[in-house]
Amino acid sequence: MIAEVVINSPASELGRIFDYIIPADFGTVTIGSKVTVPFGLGNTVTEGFIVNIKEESNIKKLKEIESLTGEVVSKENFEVAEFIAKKYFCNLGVCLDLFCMDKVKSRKVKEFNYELVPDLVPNFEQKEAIEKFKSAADKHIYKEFLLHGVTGSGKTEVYLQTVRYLVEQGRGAIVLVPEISLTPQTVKRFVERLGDKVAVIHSRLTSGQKSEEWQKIASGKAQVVVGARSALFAPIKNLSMVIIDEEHDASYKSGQTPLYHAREVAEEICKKKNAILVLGSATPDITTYYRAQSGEIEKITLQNRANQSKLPMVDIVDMSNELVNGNKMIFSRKLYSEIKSNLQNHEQTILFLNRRGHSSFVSCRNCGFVARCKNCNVSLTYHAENNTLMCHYCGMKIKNYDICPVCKSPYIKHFGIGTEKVEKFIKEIFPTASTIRMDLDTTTKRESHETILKKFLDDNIDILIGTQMIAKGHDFPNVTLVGVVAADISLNVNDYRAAERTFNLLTQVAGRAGRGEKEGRVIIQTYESDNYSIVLASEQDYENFYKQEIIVREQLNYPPFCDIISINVTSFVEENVVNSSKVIRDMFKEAFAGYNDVNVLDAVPAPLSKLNGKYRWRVIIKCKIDDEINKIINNLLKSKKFVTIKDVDITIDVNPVTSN
DNA sequence: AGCACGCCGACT
DNA sequence: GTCGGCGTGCTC
Repeated sequence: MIAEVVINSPASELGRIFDYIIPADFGTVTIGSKVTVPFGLGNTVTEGFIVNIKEESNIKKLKEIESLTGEVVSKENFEVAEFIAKKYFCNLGVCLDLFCMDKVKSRKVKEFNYELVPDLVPNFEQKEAIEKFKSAADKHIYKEFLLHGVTGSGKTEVYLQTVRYLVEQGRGAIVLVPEISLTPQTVKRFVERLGDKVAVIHSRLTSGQKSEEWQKIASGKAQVVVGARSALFAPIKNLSMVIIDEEHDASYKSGQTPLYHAREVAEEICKKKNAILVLGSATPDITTYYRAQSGEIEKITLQNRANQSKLPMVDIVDMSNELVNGNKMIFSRKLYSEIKSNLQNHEQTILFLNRRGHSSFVSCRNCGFVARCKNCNVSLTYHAENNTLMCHYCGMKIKNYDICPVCKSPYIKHFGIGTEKVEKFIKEIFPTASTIRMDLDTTTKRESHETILKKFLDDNIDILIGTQMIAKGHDFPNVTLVGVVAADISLNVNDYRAAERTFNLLTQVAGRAGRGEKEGRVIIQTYESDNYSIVLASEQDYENFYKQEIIVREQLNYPPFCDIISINVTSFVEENVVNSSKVIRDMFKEAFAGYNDVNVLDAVPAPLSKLNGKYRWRVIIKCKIDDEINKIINNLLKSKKFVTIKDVDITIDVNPVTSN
């Protein structure tokens, strides 16, 4: 017998089908089986999947399948893989592989051992939400919900009680949380309530641990999986519900081929398996909310904080007024005095600044020289800790300049603030205050997120200084003050989602204050004190933010009113990227001639025009993608005429989440 | 993405 | 003469 095999490779040239002989001693072999095959002139052992079985082949020289790996993608999952391959313009092999155990090599992680604990009593709103989910799941049909709940409204409790109900009936659930909030604390809440019915999948598991969890799920012993994006593909039996917590989070978009979005794939999976999909967020994705408004998704709102604690008081401070009044500090007089009173009252403070390092750029006051990365088109960030200038994109480090490398002037100035500088300032102004910093530098070098957060909590550290990784989900009852040092950073980015991101981030950070008995205060420092995303975040007013933002999106024709297809072209040779992206642009333009609603934009350099030594250009197509448009693109990509200039890499990203 | 084949320069 | 640079083209 002959098997049609797709190779597990993202290379578009290998997206074809290859015929192989099924050795007679393999017995019955099913479609969806993962195999290894000898491939290419060197007979490299390569992974692939059987996609069809037939009697004969017109290929003369056939090789034999080397082995069956034992993994088989079910028919339903096979169809989901086909959906992903089609939607995100990538090879079927890599999509099928999503449903298989990957071989992760990572450091060890400690086991979780928790005592089981008796459900909390839900409040009225929570109870209503739980009942709605239960009755929808009982109907065994696909339905999608948006659980829109303010920070601290107890969404997790709603998930837990619904999942528990399903588990008691022998049904299964998948719970996705953002990469960053997959901490032992999050896991603990699920394990405490559901015991060994829960499997946990995250990136720090060793391959052995991961296969153990996978086995627990496949055998039906674990009925629930909690994990990041990839847990969506776990072999949960009797799947009744998928929960995507913090559904607006960017980590739900995969960073490698296939560039899928977990929300969109979850929809397909739930449709196939007649399961319900629950999207939870305090600050839903604009597109999700739009769909809820149109009635496509049922919206359930939690307006109150679960433990009765009040939402914090938020003040916006315009920093240009501070300057006018002679205050050159990075802290406004208001924030300064609030930090001071918090220190006196032994209450904790969080200072948020979404930029790590000390100074974001370094230049010579004499000749104007700016320190730039030689591999990437960005300026270097000064890190005082090790006296280096560092590229935040490729990681390149050089020693800090004492004198200007061009004109030898000693007047080198460091501009812009990062978390390192904030910590240094605090130590100068409040020498007795204890501080701890949490950003990429401190979490990769010294300690994990958990260690830092635990220290902050247990040792009652006065001030936590951090980047966006402090914004999510953590519960610190003694934090009564949150200071946003510079709210404009995420606003001044050339991206149509800048306002949405700023609103989300500020709302989430503000939500860290006043979760305990004492009331919380938030101070937002900005130079754009009347910007709607800042003002409305300070009022925790999602509804009105959405109303404003949706108008802008419609006027400028951005999602949800259209999709964005980004064709990214990179090469070490600048000329090749420029020429190739122009050729590609013309090919798409031709393919869509006569389609007035499809807008193929001119080839342009990417905002980050050089990264790791590679030049980056792109072609953006704006249109509402339907089956016909999808087919045209897929056909063009597969056709012989889709030729590009040598030495260029091309990737296609449907609705990218990063604008770089 | 690999890997081998093949056609030119540099070296023993 | 032949070793090896990488440009080109194929993978059942």
